[in-house]
Amino acid sequence: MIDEKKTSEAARKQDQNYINNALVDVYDNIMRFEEQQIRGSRFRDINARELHIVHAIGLHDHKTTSQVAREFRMSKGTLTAHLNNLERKGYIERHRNPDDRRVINLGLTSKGRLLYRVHDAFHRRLVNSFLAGMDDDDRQLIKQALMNLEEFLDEAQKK
Amino acid sequence: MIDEKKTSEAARKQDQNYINNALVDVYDNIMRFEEQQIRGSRFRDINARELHIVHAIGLHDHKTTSQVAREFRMSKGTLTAHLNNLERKGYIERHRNPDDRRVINLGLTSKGRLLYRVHDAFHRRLVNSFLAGMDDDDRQLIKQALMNLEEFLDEAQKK
DNA sequence: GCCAGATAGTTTGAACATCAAACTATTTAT
DNA sequence: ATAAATAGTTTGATGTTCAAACTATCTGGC
Repeated sequence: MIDEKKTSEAARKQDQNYINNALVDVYDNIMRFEEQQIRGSRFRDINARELHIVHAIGLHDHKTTSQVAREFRMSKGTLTAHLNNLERKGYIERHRNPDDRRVINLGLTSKGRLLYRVHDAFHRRLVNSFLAGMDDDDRQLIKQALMNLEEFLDEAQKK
Repeated sequence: MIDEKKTSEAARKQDQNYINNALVDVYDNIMRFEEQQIRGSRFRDINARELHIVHAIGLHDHKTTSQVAREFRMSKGTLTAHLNNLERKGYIERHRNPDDRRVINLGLTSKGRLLYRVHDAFHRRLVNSFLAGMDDDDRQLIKQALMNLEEFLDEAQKK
């Protein structure tokens, strides 16, 4: 461990503490903000969960119910309930797959696609703010940090 | 917009995309991992929500019910329910405040303090992995990015 | 000191999310 | 042709959440 930096050990700890709290708060804040944005838009009848399901269904993927349920670590029954609501509100469509009539392929209606694009634009603004004033090297560093974190979680998950 | 970098526009977009997805996944993965860790420990009867309430109550803060509820953007009634469970399971204590007998000051039992420390250690490992191989300058950059994000969310929140 | 709000926390009743298990329709393998 | 497997839905139970009513206590003006 090299110790030539002028930053004190105490300051390092403080930074780590800040980063810790910020990491934990990030998602809550993003979720809260997403929900708030959507409440003030034409998509008043959507909550954060439903928004993310619409996002997961995506524009061109024709995903199945089981695929999306797995993605959200949610039982198939629970997803069915959400899909019923989203279908009733006019955001998604179910298409019975003609090659295997057990499976349902999911798609977005035009209203659903509009919501998708609004949400997508929001996330682009979010990431832009996150990376404000940074050059390519900086971006690589951020990316590396996130990759470290993912690897840590993946490794630990495997035990 | 300066354009002297050798990194192509496409690669930049790809990085931003990665960062976007990683940011969104981070919290879910952390939560899932926390829950999994706790399930495999002596604190089997705790879920992620309760863990975070124990963390918020903290070691020495004597917070009130209302303070903690506000922190979690949760109604007082909901928090009361969680506190009942946590008290029953032996993690927290309620202390009626003698100066103002309406207020309850919350504290952790020794079991609660133990859980707090286990969780705290987990988060330190997490942040260490996140910052693996980084020097002070790198850390400052990460901190700056997270501050950017917080500011963006705060500003936007105010509308 | 005494009453009218204000405040802290609890209780209650309803709505919703969630899961596991049973169920229906369909496909695959033997 | 039938048994087993699979995709999705339904069902019943449980848990989380909120808002509103409620209880106990405190504070400010008289």
